[in-house]
Amino acid sequence: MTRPAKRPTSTDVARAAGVSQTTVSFVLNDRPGQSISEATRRRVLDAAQGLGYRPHASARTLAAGRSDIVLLSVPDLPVGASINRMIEELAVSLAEHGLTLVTHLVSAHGRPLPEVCASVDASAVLGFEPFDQDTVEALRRLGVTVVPPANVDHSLAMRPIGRLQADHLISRGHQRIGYALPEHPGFRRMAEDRLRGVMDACTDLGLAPPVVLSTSLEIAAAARAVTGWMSESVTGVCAFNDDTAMAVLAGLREQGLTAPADLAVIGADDIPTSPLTAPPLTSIRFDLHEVGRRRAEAVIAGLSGREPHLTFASVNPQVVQRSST
Amino acid sequence: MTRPAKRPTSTDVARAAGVSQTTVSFVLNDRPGQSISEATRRRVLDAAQGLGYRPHASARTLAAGRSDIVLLSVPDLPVGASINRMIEELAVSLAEHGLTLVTHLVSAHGRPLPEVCASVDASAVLGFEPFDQDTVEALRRLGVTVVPPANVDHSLAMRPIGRLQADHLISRGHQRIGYALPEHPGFRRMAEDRLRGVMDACTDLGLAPPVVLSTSLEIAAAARAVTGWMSESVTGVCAFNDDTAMAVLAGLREQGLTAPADLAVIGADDIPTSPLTAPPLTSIRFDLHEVGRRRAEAVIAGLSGREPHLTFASVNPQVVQRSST
DNA sequence: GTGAAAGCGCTAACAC
DNA sequence: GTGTTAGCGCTTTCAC
Repeated sequence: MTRPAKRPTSTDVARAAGVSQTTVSFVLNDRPGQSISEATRRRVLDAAQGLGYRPHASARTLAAGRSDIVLLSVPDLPVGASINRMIEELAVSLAEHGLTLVTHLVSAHGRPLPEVCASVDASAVLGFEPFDQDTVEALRRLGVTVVPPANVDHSLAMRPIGRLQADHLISRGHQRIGYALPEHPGFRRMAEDRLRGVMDACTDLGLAPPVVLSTSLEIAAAARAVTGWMSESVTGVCAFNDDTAMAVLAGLREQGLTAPADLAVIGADDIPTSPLTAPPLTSIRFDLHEVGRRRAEAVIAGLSGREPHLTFASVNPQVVQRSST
Repeated sequence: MTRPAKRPTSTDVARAAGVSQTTVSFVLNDRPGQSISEATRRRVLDAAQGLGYRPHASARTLAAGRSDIVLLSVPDLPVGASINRMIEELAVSLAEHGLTLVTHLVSAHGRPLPEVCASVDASAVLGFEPFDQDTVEALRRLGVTVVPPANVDHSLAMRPIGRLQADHLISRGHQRIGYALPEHPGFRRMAEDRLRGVMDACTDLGLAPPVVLSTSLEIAAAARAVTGWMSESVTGVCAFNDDTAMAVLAGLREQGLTAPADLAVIGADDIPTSPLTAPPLTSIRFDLHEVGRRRAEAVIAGLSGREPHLTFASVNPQVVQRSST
């Protein structure tokens, strides 16, 4: 346990540098349109450095009228490492604009989002899925900028993933495609976005729409789905993600069947354990870097009152071919 | 995009309720030792409600001298869902004390922790592993309470997991135990904690110490480790976690061997996909609820200047028997 | 029982 | 070029 210590204030710095506190503020914030002599500048910077001065965030926020905190509300889902890439990119991009990203895990017993925003004095919030209307309203009243989420760009970013899954299967000769939808309600929206991609592919290539079956991660459930696809003469299935694909693989095994001979299976996300399944799982790899960067831009735009450019962020999806297809 | 709106202040509430702003503060904070008539109380509460009033966090922090923000620094590791359980519990426990938990992902290009703490004006920080001395020092100067981390209770919580893995293998007749250490440096510390548990078991039961081999998630690396164990006549291996165990299973398969006949394998964490491997993976399930609660207590203690009670948090580990052992 | 007044540490007009 | 001054919205001591 380490104890609090007394913190130097901007006035302390001013005293140490022999200038007024205002000057300190100007120098430290690099305020444009001010003319501070290089000498003064240095003295202030040195004094600050020497005292180990850090501006007091709350005081600054109070005075300036806006904080530099951006809150990201993350769903309590077993989201993979790729999400972390996006968060990282988002944090870095925001930091370049002087903003600090913190995340908050939404949980069943947790406090409502507006309350959390108020507690941290966030000036902007974003999430992975759209917030409901009441929440948005409450946030607006708090003066928080709500950055439009998933449905605008994340969603669009998901679709090419499904598209690529289907294209891959079709290019390998499969004519009757299945889709494995996860049962977990939290994945609903994302899954539908990806599914749309495979539907598009089927339509464009003149195939019948995919046979959509939902499954949990229980072997029995997956085995049932497998039976369903077989009876519809499906020969290749796109799974929402690699976890779901693993369930399908297990379901096949349970029935004494095997991939890709009896049913080809392709996952998505390319999680670290995908190469370890039996047979190794073909998957889609992509990166959310750009999505993070775009969302950061949207935050900046929102904060300065502009409408963000809703350009489409590419996730550069690509097939990682292994032996399950 | 939603725009900021004007926020009601405590003075607005005072005006609406026809009392002084001081009274509003007293009522809203339920200040002990004050005698506010029930009537006034109600009027204030109603007015606040009616205006949709929310105290301004920064102003409160500035005036009170301490914020109610607790920052959790989380490592950029593919940590599983069980970590989320702990975070959730931590957040809820802290909320009961009026504290708000936010997390920050530490990334390679990210800002240093003290800077982030300063930006959010955290009054306490915690992490999963001990912070280095410089960081602690910087944090102290900021007046942030540093809650002692992992090494104190998380570490102790990890050990029984390894213990149970070994006990399980030994109880099933294995006399020569192996340990699969992950190569990822971020897991080092936790892995060593778990390993200690298996060493204890071997010592206590009069066996030779485990044959420790490290492996990545590459099949080739895992296959090499398998060869290593076989050559040392190891018959059962405890893997650091389920991911690592999956690699070992794949390594076995690669060599045309199988679990548990040639080598029994037990994982840890019981991730959702563990039942889906071939053969289904025996694992250790536990819950970090109590760890979260304990850490919350440590935060409260630290914030009030007391040394925390370093009681041992049980994670109730238990074996989930499947066919890999 | 309730209110007046003095800050908390900082920003930003506006003087000099 | 640099300093004076007035708050930002809240807590808290002390007087009524």
